[in-house]
Amino acid sequence: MEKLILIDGNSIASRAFYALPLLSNSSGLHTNAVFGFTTMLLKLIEEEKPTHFLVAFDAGKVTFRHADYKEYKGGRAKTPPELSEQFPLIRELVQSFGIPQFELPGYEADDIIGTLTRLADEKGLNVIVVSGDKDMLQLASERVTIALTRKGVSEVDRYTPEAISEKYGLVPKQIIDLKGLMGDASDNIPGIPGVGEKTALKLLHQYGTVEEVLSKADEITGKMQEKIKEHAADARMSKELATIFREVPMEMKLDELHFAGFDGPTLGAMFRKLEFKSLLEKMDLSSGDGADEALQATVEIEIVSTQTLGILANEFPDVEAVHIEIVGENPHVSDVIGLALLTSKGKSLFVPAELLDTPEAGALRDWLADEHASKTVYDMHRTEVALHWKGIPLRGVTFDVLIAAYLLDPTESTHTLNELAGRYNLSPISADENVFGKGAKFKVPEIGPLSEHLSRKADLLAKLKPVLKGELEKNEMNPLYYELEFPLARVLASMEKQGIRVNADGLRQLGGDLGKSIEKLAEGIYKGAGMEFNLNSPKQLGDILFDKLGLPVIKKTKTGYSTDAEVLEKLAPYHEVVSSILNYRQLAKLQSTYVEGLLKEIRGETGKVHTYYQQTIAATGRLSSQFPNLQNIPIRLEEGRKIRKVFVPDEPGWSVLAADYSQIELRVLAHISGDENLKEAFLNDMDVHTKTAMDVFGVSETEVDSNMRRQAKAVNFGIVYGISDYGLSQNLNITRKEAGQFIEQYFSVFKGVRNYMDDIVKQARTNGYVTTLLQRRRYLPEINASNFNLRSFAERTAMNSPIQGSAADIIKLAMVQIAGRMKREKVRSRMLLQVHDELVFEVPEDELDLMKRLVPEVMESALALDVPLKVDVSYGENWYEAK
DNA sequence: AAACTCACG
DNA sequence: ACGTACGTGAGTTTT
Repeated sequence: MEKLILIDGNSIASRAFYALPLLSNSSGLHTNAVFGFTTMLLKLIEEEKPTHFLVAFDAGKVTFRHADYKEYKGGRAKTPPELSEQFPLIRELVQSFGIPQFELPGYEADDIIGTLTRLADEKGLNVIVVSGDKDMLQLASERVTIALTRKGVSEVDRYTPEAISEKYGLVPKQIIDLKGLMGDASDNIPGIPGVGEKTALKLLHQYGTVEEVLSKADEITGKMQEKIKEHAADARMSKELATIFREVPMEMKLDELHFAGFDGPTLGAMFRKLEFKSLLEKMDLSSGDGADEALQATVEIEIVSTQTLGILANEFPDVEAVHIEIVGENPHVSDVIGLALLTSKGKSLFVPAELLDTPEAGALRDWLADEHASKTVYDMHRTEVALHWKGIPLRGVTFDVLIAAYLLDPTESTHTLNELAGRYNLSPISADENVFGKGAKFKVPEIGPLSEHLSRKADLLAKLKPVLKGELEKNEMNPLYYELEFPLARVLASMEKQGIRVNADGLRQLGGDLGKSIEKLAEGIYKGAGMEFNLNSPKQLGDILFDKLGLPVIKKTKTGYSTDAEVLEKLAPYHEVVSSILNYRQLAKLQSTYVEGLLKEIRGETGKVHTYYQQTIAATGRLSSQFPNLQNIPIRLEEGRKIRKVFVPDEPGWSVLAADYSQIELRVLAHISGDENLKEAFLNDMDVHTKTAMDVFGVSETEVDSNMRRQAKAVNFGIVYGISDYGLSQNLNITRKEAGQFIEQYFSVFKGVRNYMDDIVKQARTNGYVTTLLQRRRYLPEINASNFNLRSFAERTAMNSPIQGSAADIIKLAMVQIAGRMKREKVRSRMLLQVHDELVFEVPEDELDLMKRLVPEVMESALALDVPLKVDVSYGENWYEAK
C-alpha cells in the first residue's frame, strides 16, 4: 500500500521551536527546533512506514496573498533569530534523512501541500498531512488525513472528515468558512469582530457558508446582524485568505517523492554534527547499526579458554588497558561478566567471567591484584568493589578513564565509553543498551558479540588515555587528578567495602512504633476528611483539601494542586486535619525510606549496609551516596534523628566518632572573596550568623535577637547559593523588596563578597567556566543566554559552584590525607562515611584519644586558607550519640 | 518514565 | 517584566 506523508516544514519547525527549551550545541548553534523536527520525522517513519515523503517549505516572505492583502501575517512577531538560524539545518537534516523537499517562490508550504493532496487524491494515493496549522483541515478527504500537532511536536491528533464532523459538525471545506467568520489573529486575518469559534460554528451549522450567512444576514437577530453586515467584506476576504490554493503550477512525479528509508551512516553523521548524542545512542547510529561495521574500531580478538589461561601470563607485561564489565547499578551486588585485555600489539584477549573462578585463573587473579602491574581501566572504584565481593583485590591501576572524563566536564550527565568516543572524536563503539538491551530486556549476549563489544571498550580505553592525559595537563588539573580524585577512589572503595553496622532489631522496633502512630494519624485524618482515601497520593489529598473541604489553593503544580509541606503549613489554621497530615507525612517518610528502605539494604553476610559513593556525578565535585543514601539520614527533627541510633560500631566497645567542618562554605567564601569583614569574623572565631546580623541590622552583639540571627542565617545561605531577592523572600516569607534591602545592606558591609560575585560572573562569561581552589572546572554554557531564566540560573551557579566545589575539594583532600595517616599509624579505626562536611569513623577504645586529635588536625590543615578551618569532633556509642 | 514530595549538606 | 534559591537520592503514585 502506497502512502505519502506531506509535512508543512515551517509550521512544524516553529512548533518544535516553541515547544522545546533552547538547546544549543558546543559551537553555540541552537538546535531545539531541529531536534523536535528530527523526533517528529523518526516517529512518522517508524509508525507510518511511508513509501513517499515530502517536506514543503515557504519560500521567501512575499506570497500571492500579500498582493491582495498586504497586512497578511502582519503584526506577527518577527521570527526570532534563534529559530531562523535553524532553517538551513532543518533543510540539511531533511536531506540527510533522504526525504525530498520542495519550495516555490510566491507560495506557502500549505499551497504546495494543498496542490499535492489534490493530485494524490486523483491518483488514488493515501496521504497524511502533518502540520500545526488548523487551516489544513480543509484538505481532509477520504484519502487525506490531517495530523495536527498537539502540545509540542511529539503527539498529533488525526483528523479524517469524520473526525472533523464529530468535532465541529462541519465538512472539511467549511473550515475555510469558519476562519472567514472568526478570523485568525496569528495571520492577521480579521474575520468578523466579536465572532469567535462558538458563534462561527453556530452560524455555519445554520447557513453552511460565509456567503449564505451574509446573504441571510437579515434573519439574524440583535447586534450580530449589524456586525455581520458591517464586516461583510472582511469576511469575504478572510475566507479567501484562508483558502489554500490548490493549483500551484507544479507537477507531481510520484517516483520523485519516493522514500526508501534513511541511510544510517548518513543520518548518523548529521546527528554527530548536530551533537544529538542521545539519538545517536538510542538508534545505535554511532555503531552504524551493524550496517557500517567499518565505522567501528576493529580489534583482533582471542577468546581465552581454560586451556589457554595458563599461557596468558606471557602477555601481561604487554597489556595496555583492561576493561572489566560489571552489570548492575550497585557494584556491591553485581556480576562481573567478562574481561578484555588489550595488548600493545592491538590484540584483545577476552576472558569470560566464569573462567575467573577456575583454578587455571590463578595467574590472572594475581595479575589483577599486583600492585606493580600497571593498568588502565574505566571506573576503578566500581570495579574494585565488585571484584572485592568475588574475593579478588584490584591493585596497580594507574589511570582511570572515567575520573579523567568527569573532571574534564563534570556537567555531562554520564560518561559512558560510547559517549567518550564521540566526545573525543575517536572511532565509535556500540552503546551498552544496544548490546545488552535495557530494563526487563537486559540480556548478556553470546560470547561472540560480547567479546567484540568488550574488546572495543578496552581498545577505546587505550586510545582515550593519552587524549585525556593531554587534556588534564592542558587544564592544569594534574594535581586534582593524581593527588586528589584518583587516590580518593581507593579510599572510597575501602570505606564502602567496610560498610557500617546497622542494628536491624532496633530498626524493626522503631518501625513497629512508627506503624502504630501512622495508623492512628491516618484514622484521625479520614475521620476529619469524612472519607477514606490514599493519603500517599498528592492528587487524592488535593481533591479532599481543596474540592471537598474547600481550603484555599496556595500554590499549583504542573498537574494540579500543590500539597507540599510549605502549603500545608499555611493551611494548618483552616482545618485541624492539616497538621495531622503533616505529621503523617513526616512519619510515613521515616517508615518507608529510613526503616523499610534501610532494612532492605542490610547485607545478610555482614549485617551492615554498604553504600556506594558516586564520585563522578555531582557537577560541583561533591560525592553522592546510593544503595542506601547515607548522606540524608534525618537529623533536623528529633523523631527522625533517632534513626541514627541504629548506626553502631562494628565491634563491641568501639565508638562512633564524627568530625564536621564548621561553616566551611562561608570560610571558603571569606578566602576566595578576600572580604576583610568576613575574614575578620572567622579570624576572631565569631558566630558568623550573629556577626552578619550585627552588620546587616547595625546593632551590637548583645542586641542580636534570635529572629535577627535567623534572618541573617538565611541571608548567608542565600549568598552561598547565589543570591536573588526573590529566593530570599521566599525563604524568609517576606516581600521581595524587603529581601532586596537585606541583600543591599549585606553587600554594603561585605563589599569584598559583592566584588567576588561580580567577578566570578564576569569570569564565567569570558572563560565559559568557573573553577574551585583545586582547579576543578564547571562549564556554564548558558551564562550568555538571552533567556533570562537560563542566564540567571547560570549566574547563580557561577557564584555557588566555586564555593560548594572548593569545600568538596577540601574534605576530599582531608579524606585522602587521613586515610594515609591512619595507614601509617597502623590504627584499627576505620573511616566509614562522608556527609559533605562531616566524616564518620568507628574507633576502638584505645584509639579514641589518638583519633580525636588526629582527625580534626588533618581536616583543619588539609588546605591552608586565609582563615582558619574549624572542625568539631564528638563521639558516642552510635551515630546519634556522636553529636 | 514522569511528577511530586521530602530527607540531607 | 521575567519567576529560582545550590547540590544530591529515594519512595510513592500517576501516566
